[in-house]
This record gives sequence, structure tokens and C-alpha cells, in this order.
Amino acid sequence: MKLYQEHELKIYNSLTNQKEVFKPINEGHVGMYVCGPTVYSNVHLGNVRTFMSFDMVFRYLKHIGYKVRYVRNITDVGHLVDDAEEGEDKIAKKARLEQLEPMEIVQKYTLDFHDILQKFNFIPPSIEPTATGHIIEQIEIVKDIIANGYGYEINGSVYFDVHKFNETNEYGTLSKRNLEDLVNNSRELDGQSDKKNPQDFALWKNADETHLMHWPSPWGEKGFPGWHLECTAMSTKYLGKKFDIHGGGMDLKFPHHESEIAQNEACCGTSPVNYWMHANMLTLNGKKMSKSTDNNILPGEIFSGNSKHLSKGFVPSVARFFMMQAHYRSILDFSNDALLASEKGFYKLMEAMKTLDKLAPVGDKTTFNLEVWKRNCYNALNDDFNTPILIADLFEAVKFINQVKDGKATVLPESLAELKKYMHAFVFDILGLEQPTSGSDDGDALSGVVEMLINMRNDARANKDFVTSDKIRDELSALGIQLKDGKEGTTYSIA
RNA sequence: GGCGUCGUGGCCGAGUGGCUAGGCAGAGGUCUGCAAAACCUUGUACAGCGGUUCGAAUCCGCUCGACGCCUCCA
Repeated sequence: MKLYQEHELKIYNSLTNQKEVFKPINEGHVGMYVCGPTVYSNVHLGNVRTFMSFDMVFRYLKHIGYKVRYVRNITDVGHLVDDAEEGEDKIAKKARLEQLEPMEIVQKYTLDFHDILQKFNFIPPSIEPTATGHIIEQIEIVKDIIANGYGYEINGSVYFDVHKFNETNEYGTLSKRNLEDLVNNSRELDGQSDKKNPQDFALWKNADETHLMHWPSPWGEKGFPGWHLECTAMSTKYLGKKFDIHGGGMDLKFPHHESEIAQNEACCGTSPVNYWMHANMLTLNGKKMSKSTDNNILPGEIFSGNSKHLSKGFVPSVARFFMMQAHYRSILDFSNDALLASEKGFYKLMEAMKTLDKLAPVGDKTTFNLEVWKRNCYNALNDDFNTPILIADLFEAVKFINQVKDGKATVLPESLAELKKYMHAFVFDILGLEQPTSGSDDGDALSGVVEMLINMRNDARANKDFVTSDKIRDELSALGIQLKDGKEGTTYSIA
């Protein structure tokens, strides 16, 4: 089902720094890899934004008819705390600090990660492989890289020879750096290194006595893989030596993604990815989030409102809507005020969706150009997934829906069905928003009680007993139930 | 120090060589017993200074400012 074939999907490719028409390697299929979290602490909000952007990409690709294999890994070993020789594995360090087995840490934070993403209404990826589950594949790749002359072994560790690689290939194509600059601008790192050059990176590390996670390899009894290696191993295994889309946060461009390219070229003879996509950072009150300076907020704190940065809690879809109102390649600043404004807009949209579901066709023509509107929506998404523009178009439809409700516009049955179909697709399927649960759905006791009070209030109003009617309205309002008097009678919503 | 991104109306946030972004807030109106909601009307923004152009907020240069990466981070 190619819904809008005549308007091609364009993706901004970080490799070329321009928008390119998307052409998958295999017609009708898309392979997409996104670097997942290192599960050594609670997933943080910026991380969520990145994954949310790709969740939307995943949703849209599926919507326009692609069969998508979406791989998002879990890094559960190998991510060093720093790049110096004394660097410690993040998982291992946390395990030591919390006095837990490394795999307990991994389990704890993997559960947290899944819990948070589920609350944000993410669609799970097709495959969610772990680094520890692919040690053999990683060792094989290291062997290939050594065999091809781009890796060297020293004291049980194996490093990637960036300088050697640069003689035959080009290192730095993605991050637009050249090796010479890297050499000249490398910071001096403390600690002596086995590396030939500071630019080299670890493929396999020898594990010392204190290391809890280790595996046997051709280079020693105890060792563990380097961070960049897992993504090469897992993307190659599940998507092939060359695949369509690779995503991740902007900050992974260098060195992580750059190294992935080098590894892939070194072991497979080809650059791994056709379209590199990088999501931009989320700042908090204008500054980068950082755990060390407490300019930081956890996703769970948004829901509870239990943060000094927030005046109240917000349902997950509000945060999702807020993020979708910005383009994924723009820096987005998270703040209480911005969230409050988004919340209002979000509920306006959700109210319109409820209205739409109940709307009946009226009149002998449709006073809204559905075709143009639909095309605008698809054009927005096809233009590098421009969700802010899509949302602006959605509000055009909201206006129309409310006008029909108020008898100021008309809609034919087929147009209404079409509008419902596409509004649902855009709002729920693609943006991934969710209608907040409220008691206004029929059936439960609360709605019966509210209906009863509405009837009592309307009786009072009919008798001009406004003291009573206002009392009912005000007290319901205090309980978070807001009454709305419309032409068709009184409705209500629960905050 | 090197590389890069960005600076839009009260706020958030798109876009762009000439044509309405949108949301929130504000103002006026319709509706209402009064509200709320909804609807209608309303805002002549694009850091500063030069340059290119018939025309620039959009292209170029410089200045100032913010931010990011270069070092674990999405």
C-alpha cells in the first residue's frame, strides 16, 4: 500500500548533509538499526526523545506500506566509562557501586527502560539484541578485521588501527573530520596506553582480575568487547553488511558511528549504511541535561510531577506531543512552561478526536478540502518526517471538526469517513498519541453519577435556580470534572 | 584550541529569496442566566552591521550571543 507514491519520502542523510529521496535496498523492505541504551542507570529523557523520533519513523514507514525490520540493541557490556586505559566498564562499575551482579544491573535497568517506553506508547522493535548475546559474532568480526590488516593485538587486547585504515579508506566521513585534525587536536589523556595511536579504538579488551564480565577469546582467557563492536556485529547479523537506515543521537556520530563505519569497511569491505539519521539533543531549561549538575529529569518524574523543574505531573502523551511538536533534528528545550502550553494543545486535539468519533454527516457538501489537507499532511511527513508541520495541519482539521459540531460547516458521509480514517492514522498510528483515559466513556458508575448531576443541574437551570446549578458545576469542577454546555446538551471532561 | 549547529512575535516552535505555519498566552466579538468550552476577528516576528538582488528574515561576509561535539553520554 503506497499511499502517496507521487510524493516521495525524503530523509536528511547525515552522511551527505542533505535531504535525499529514500530508496530502500530491497523494494518494499526497510532495515533500520538504532543504537539502544546502555542499561547502567535509568533511561534518561534525552534518550527517550531519540528513541521516540525513531519510533515515529518506524510507525510512518510501516504506515506507507514498508515491511520494516527495526533493530534496537541493548548495550549490556563493553561501554567504557572513559577512553583512557584505566577506563572501567559502565555496567561493571555500577555493579560494584550497588553491590550487585552485573546482570542484576542489566536486568534492573532494562526493565526500567521497557517500562518507560511502554508508558510513552512505543512500538517494540522487531529485534532487541543484547551485546552479551553476541560475543561470538563480535569475536568473529575482530578476527576478520585483524585478518584484513586493520587490527592489532597487544597484551590480550585488540585495537583498530585507524591510521592504517586511513591509508586505504577514509576515516571521518560521517563526522566530517579528517585524521590529521584529530591527531592535532586530541586531548592528552592520562594513563599509559597500549595503543599505537590515540585515535585507535578498542575492539577487544583484556580483562583484569577485578573484571566481573569476561569471555574467552583467541587473545586471552578473559576479555570483553569494545563498545563500537556490538553494533557492527548485531547490525550485520540481522540486517546484513549494508542496510537502509541507521539512527541514533547526534552525540553518537563521533566516535561511535564513525567507528562503526570503519569496522564495517574493515571487515565487510563496505560502508554499512545508506541513510544515517541523527536526532538532536533535548535540553532542560536551556542547558544540556547532566546528572552531575542536577540539571536533569527522569521520565518517571514527568508523570508524577515530582521534580523541582515541574509544577505538576503530565500524562505521557503530553510529553510525546510536546516532542512531536519539534522537528527531530532541532534542539528542543524542555521546560515547565513549554509543557503546559503543549498540554493545552494536546487536550484540544484529543477533544476534537472524541468529537470526530461522534460526528454525524450533515449538509449536501463538504466544506473542507480533504484532498489538499491529506496531501499537506503526507508532504510534511515525507519531508524528513516533519511532525511539527503535520501537527499544524492536524489543527486545521480540528478547526473544521469543531465547526461541523457547531453547525458552521458541513460534511458528507464519505468525507467524514475519510477524515476519521486519516485523523486516526496521523494522531494515533503515526504520532503515537493516546487518548487519556477518562470517565466520559459510558458504562462505569462515575459517568452515571455525573450524568445524574448534569440532569439535576439542568433541572435547576430550567427553574432558574442558578444557586443550585452553579453549586453543582463548581463542586464538580473542584473535583476535576468540567461541564460544558453546548447546543446538543451538556458534556463533561475529567482532568 | 579544532569542528559544527543555531539565534524567529509575550512563550514554545515550523518554514523560507517575493505568497497564513501551528500551539499557548493576550485583545475584541458570537453563544450562555453567568461561566467554561467552541467558533469568528485580531498580532505586520525573524540577533546586529555590511554585501549580493528588482526584492532577504531566507544567500554571502563580519560582529555579538547561545548551544553541541571533540572526553562516558541519545
